[in-house]
Formats: sequence, structure tokens, C-alpha cells
Amino acid sequence: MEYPFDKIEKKWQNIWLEKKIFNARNDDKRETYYILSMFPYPSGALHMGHVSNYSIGDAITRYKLMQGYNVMQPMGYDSFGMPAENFAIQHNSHPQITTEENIAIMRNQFNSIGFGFDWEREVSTCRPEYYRWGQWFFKRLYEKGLAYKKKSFVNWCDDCQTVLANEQVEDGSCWRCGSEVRQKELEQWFFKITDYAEELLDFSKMIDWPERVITMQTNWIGKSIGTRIDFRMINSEELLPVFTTRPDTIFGCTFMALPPEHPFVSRWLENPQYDDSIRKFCEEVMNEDKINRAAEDTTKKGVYSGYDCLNPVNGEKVQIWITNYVLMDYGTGAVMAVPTHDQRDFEFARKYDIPMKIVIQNPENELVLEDMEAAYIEPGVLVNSGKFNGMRSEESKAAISEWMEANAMGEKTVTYRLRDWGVSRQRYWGNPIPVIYCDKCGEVLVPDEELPVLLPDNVQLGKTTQNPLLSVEDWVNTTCPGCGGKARRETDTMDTFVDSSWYFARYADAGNTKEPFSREAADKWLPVDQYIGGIEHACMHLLYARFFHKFMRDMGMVSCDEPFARLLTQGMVTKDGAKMSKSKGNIVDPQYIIDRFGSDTVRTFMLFSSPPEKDVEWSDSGVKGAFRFLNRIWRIIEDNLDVINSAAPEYNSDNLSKEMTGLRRSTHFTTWKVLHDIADRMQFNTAIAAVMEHLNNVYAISEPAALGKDEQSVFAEACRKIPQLIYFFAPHISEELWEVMGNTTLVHEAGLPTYKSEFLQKEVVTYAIQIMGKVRGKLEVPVDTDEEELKKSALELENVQKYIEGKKIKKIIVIPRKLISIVV
RNA sequence: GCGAAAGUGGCGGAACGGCAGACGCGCUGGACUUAGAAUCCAGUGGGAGAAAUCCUGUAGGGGUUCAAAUCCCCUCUUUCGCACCA
Repeated sequence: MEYPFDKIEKKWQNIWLEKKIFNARNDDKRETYYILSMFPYPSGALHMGHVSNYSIGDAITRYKLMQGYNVMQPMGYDSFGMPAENFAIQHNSHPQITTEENIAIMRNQFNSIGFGFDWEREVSTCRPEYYRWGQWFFKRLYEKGLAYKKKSFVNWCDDCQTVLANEQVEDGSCWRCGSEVRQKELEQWFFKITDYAEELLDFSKMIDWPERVITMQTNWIGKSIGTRIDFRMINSEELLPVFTTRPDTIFGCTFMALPPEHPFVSRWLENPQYDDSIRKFCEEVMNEDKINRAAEDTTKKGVYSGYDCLNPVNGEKVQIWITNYVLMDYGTGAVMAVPTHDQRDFEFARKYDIPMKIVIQNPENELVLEDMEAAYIEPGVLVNSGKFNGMRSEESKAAISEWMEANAMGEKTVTYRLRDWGVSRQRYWGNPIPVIYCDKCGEVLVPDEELPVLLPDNVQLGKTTQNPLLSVEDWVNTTCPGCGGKARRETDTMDTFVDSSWYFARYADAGNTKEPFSREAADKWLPVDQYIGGIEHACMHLLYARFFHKFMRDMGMVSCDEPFARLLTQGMVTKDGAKMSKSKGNIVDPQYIIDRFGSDTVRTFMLFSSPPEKDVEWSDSGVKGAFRFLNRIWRIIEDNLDVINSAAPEYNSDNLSKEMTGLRRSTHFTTWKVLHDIADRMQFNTAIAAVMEHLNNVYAISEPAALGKDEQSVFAEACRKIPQLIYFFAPHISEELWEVMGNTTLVHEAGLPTYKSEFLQKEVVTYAIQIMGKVRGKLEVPVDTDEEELKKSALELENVQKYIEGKKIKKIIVIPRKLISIVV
């Protein structure tokens, strides 16, 4: 009844492995095609999301294989990270062991689905042979001044004595013990991605990236051109710089807003005499959730610091306030507040009764200070602005900024929202930072020949304070590579995003023990021709990887400017409208579905049910539908094998019936459609729909055995094409049927299926006749009917006559082969 | 809150500004069968009508156009990201 998918799938998986068809060779001279799906975190058994994502990559892999490319589709594991560490703490095990177990499970499952991965290139980021080179990269960045240390705030739980990720903070409390989380300042390592901010804004080297990802990255980098203005502190010579995009409003600045983290504030707080209520306020704000503070709707609050500065343009005294609505991370970390022309400043000034001054007047409707209910942020004409009075605000921006530059009050500046990349993690399960601290020599890098700095095995997880590595004394205590004296190792490990920022290049030369990868191998494969992954990586992973790639280019390790030529952001698998997750209890186990229906069925369902960039809504009956479809293919070929295998490949088309001409068209059109949908649009769902439609056409032939000789050939051709048309989504059944029909090669070895364009054309087409945009009739005519003839016949239609009677025809628009629109 | 995207039958979805709903699921009817399952065939947005045909319909409201699911403006809802999850 059901086709024997189980036997078939095992058989062909073994043949593929034996023939090594997915093992790409660096000495293969054919043109390369590098297809890469984002590597998974090794969480154990595969979930539906994996199956769905990798089905897309595999479909492209097989298509490109048919096309004759030297295709590389590698797979690996992003195996460092918090989940493994947390799991180890809970289960009193070691991440090394559980991670390797999980990897073995996943690799097996990948093979049982028949994905064409090149296992000879497998990488796992937690293995020393991989993370060695991450440390090597850290050193190179350090040497170029692109890795540096600075103080920065982290979420800190005093009870657990540990740093918490944002997701581990629930309503300001620790997820594990529930005690309050506070912000603690720690020395942390940073990568200077901001050095590349300008180049990262250039997307011209991508062949095909979704516009939305480019927009999101552009906004994330957030370039803004403005002016740095230096305010002088009263009672000291010190300058307080601010960044503003609105130098035109400088004459209206009535106070200065600083965040509590500002270095000036920190210094004031060092004075024990400093006002206690201010101190309390600062602590309060600093411990607020970071995300909440950035939100524009949070209530603005602040205190007067007791310090003042001078507005350089007019010498007016400006009070300095400490507030919760300014972020230290952006610009200079200080804001010149102009309440009349900035909404946040306006709200703040009203609340605390700070004076306001209108400096941009609305030319249409004069502003009166007392009546203002919101800041006026539109352009206007300058007032109260000294010699700039009367100038239009748009023009005054440049004029004021040039004037200030000439008088040493400030200068034109470009600022980015993008911040340097903090890579320090106070965790065990990550790549150790190869730095040693020596009392005599200071900060020393571990020599290259001593890399990798291995993670120690004998760590006590969950029982230590602060950073687990700190507790491994014989690991921490070491000798200085410089002077040989006593020294201590850096105990921070690197963000896992570092590991995933260069793995795509390692695949090109995964076994290299001398360097991360050879230039030759990188140049052969890079850039990745097609990268596939979730949209959630739009800003972070994809930006970090681009940064790393550009760094590698500047080091002379790769030649191209961008790592990923084309990008496809695939959707996730949902059930009942929600993402599949254990907590929601809406998980479907892929293994169960594969055991019951086979891998070809699951892949068919995944690719058929929606276009790749959209979510796939899980449906049990949808899977059965996919299974039914494959069974129908199996049956029509098995049942008519005699006809198919005995029919001549060549036939005479002259005397074909209308029905068989239609079938011939279906065969050729479907071939065209499948090739077009995959190659030009990457839309697998419509390609599969086309094959289904073709199959319906084949089924419409009632008795193939009773057909004439030429017609049997047409029928045979319609069936013989099918394995090639389904290879990209159902490769196992495709290979089996291909073999059954007498072929001795593998499907991909025969190349892409071909079609004849002369068989695509329909002989008769139907025109829709519109009158004022409404369809009022249909017209069936031979394809080659000329325009005048068409117009004439259209007007003659009875229903059309009814609507144009007594009206004047203004225009007739003819869209070839589609419709005729009559304007009356 | 900010940034990005999406919204089409009962459901998943299709439709380079040109006949809305291809294809699949589900449902209804028929064939086969002792019966069921499976399979095959047909129908299936809503409303009126015996039919021809007409009206209506792509989250809601407005606009551009001979023609709008598609382009523009506003509103609503959902999803993703917001820098220590990967």
C-alpha cells in the first residue's frame, strides 16, 4: 500500500556516503558553490526547526549538484555557551561530555534524514583544534589595537555572586534565587568594531541580501552627523563635551543632562561630602533594567547635581542635572537639553520647573512659551540666537557648527549608535582569553606556540563564586611568558559570537593545524554563495561576522570584502500559531514523523507549506498530504512501468491528440517552472505545487497501456521527468524511481532536466474583457490573433454590448495573452 | 518605547500593477468495497438566482490608476531584534 520509504531511504543514504558525493574537494577544478546554513547549538535530538532550516539548504545543494558545481555544504556545532554550563550545574555533569554526546546524536539524525553534509569538514567550536584559532584571532586583534579593556556595567546577583545575562534577569530579579539584581562595574574586553562602522554601512558587495536586513543593520549602526560642543565647567577649566544633531538649538539650551554613569558624576560621588539623596538617586537609576531605561515612555526623573557649566555661545549659566533618560553609551554620554525643541527635555523641564527659551520660531503659527504643550521639533526661523536670528533652522545647522569650529567651541562630528563589542564572559564554558597578568610585565599575551590555552577539566561548576575559572588555582596560577615570574591567567572567556564569526572560513580548510585556514582554500570557497539562517541574527551575528571578515581581509587572510554573497532568512516552525517550544508543550518530534512517513515526506511538507523566508505552520494532515503525494508518484510509475520502460524516447508530435499535446506541454512547462522557481526565485513551495499539478495531469490519462506508440512515448516522458523534478526535496524516492526506470547513474549525475520552449506555448488563450475595470466577458482566441482583431471580437461579445451600449469608447488597452480593458 | 517585517477562504498558502484564491489540507457528494481504511473522480470565499448572470470580498479607513492583495498616507493586530540566549 504505502511505498517502502524506510528501505529506500537507508539504501540511498548508504550509497551517497559510499560514493562521497557530498565531500567537496579543494583540488576539484569545477566551479565552486558554497552553501552554508547557520550551525546549530548542540542541544541534543533535532527539533523541527532544524529539519525545516536544513531542508532548504539541502534542496539548494542538490539543485547545484545537478547543475554540475563543486558543491560544499558543511555542518558543525556552535558548542560553547551558557546552556551547556547551566545543564552541567543542574545535573552535576561536565559540559564536555554532554556536548559530545549531543553532537553524536545530531550527526546520526542528520544522516538519517539524508542531508548532504560534508562531514570531513565538521567543526565544533568547543574543541581545542578549533578554539585555538579563536585565541589566535584575539591576539591578532590585540596587536592591531582592536582588542582592549575598559570598565563596563553588568547585571550582578550578590547572592549567586555571578553575572547574569539579560534573559536571566526577570523583573529586576535573579532568575535562580530571586534576589535583586544590581549593576556592577567590571573590567571587560572589547573588540573595536566601531573602527569598521563606516565600511559596515556599505552593502554594495552583496549580490543578494534581503533589503530588510540591510535596513536593520544600517539602523543598528545608526550613523548620525552632528556637532560636538564643549561646555566649560564653572569653577574649573574642565570641558564637558556633548554631541548634538541639533546645533541650531544651542542658544536654547537651559540645562545639561547626564546619566549617573557619567565620569563626572562618578567623580562627584567619590566625595564623601556629596549629597546623600543624589547618591541614592544614582544608585537607584543604575540598578534599573537597561531596556527599561532606554524606553521613551519611562517616567523621566532626575536631580540637580549642584554643579553648573557655561553655554559657550552666549556664556549663560547652565545647570547640570543627573537623569535617568540619557545613555552613557551614545555620543559623549552627555546631552545639552533644549526643552523647547526636544520632547524628552520638554517633559523633564516641565516636571522640574526648569526655565525654557524658544529659539526656533514656527513661521506659520507663532509659539508662545506659556501655551506650549509639547516641544516644537519642526524646522523654523531662529530667534534669541544672537547673530543667527532670522536664519532658517535648516541652514543654520551648518552655519552655527562652522562658526563654533572657527571659535574653538566645538566641531563637526560623526557618531554611531553602534558600540564596541564586549566579548568578556565570566563563564567557564567558552574560549579562554589568551592573556596573562604579571606583576612585573603587566598584561602579556600567551605566545602563539603555547596556544591553545586549554580549558581545565577539573572545574567545580555551580559551587564557586564569581567566575568558575577563578577557582581552578593550578590553572590560574602560571608563569609569565616574559619574565618567567609568577603570573595569573585571565579568567574571562569569550562571547560565543566570536566563535561563530569566522567558522564559515574554517570550513574551507577545516583540518589545518598550522593556521586557521590557508589563503588558497579561503580564496577557493569564499565568499559563501548562499547563507541561510534566522532573521533574529540580522544585527548581531551577521554584523560581527562581517566585521571579522573585514579584519581577516586586512590581515591578508581572505581576498573578498564580504563573507556572505547571498542571504536567505528562513522562518521558524510554529504550531497553533506559536513557536514550537517545550514550555508551550507544542513540540512535535521529527524522529517520530520520519519513522512513520520517511524523511522525503517531512522535507516535502516543510518546503511545500510556505515560502522559505516565512514561518512554517505545523500540520499533521499537511504531512499526510505530502506523504500521499509521494505515494501517488510511486504508484503511477510502478503501475505503468512496462509502458514507461518500453516506450521509445523519441516520438512524432504531428498527430497527437489534444489531450496528449496538453500532457506534453505539462511535462515541459513543469520542468521550466521548477527550474525557474528554484534558480531565480528560491521559491520551493510553488515548484512543488507545479509538480503536483503535473502529476494530476498524468493521472488524467485513463489507460496508458491502450495508447498509441507516439502517445505512449509522451506518457513515458511525462513520468521519466518526475524523479529529476522532485530530487531537490525528495531525493531518496527520486533516486529509487530513477533506477527503476533503467538509469544507471545517480540522479544528479544526469544534470538538470531539460525542456523544449516550443512545447511551452498554449495554442489557444483566454482573454478577460474588462469594462471600467470590471470583468464582463471572456474571449477564447488563437495565440497569434492580432490586436485589431482582438478589439473587434471583444466589442462584439453580447455581454460587452450590454455595458457599452450608448457610451463612447475612449480607449482600449490590450495586455497580450491576458486581458482587454475597455474605457468608456 | 525604538528599529524591522507581516496581515488574502475553515486552515497552509498562490497571484513580475492586469480574471483574487494556483497547489495542498479540510469538508461535501459520487465510484470501488460485505463494511471500513486506502484509492480514484467531481464540487468547494460569501450572498442572490432554475440558469445566464449580478452583487460582494485580500486586517480597517482614505488616495493614485482604465485596472490595486500589489503603489502612497493614516489606524489596528501579530512576529522578530534591542548589544551577557544562541
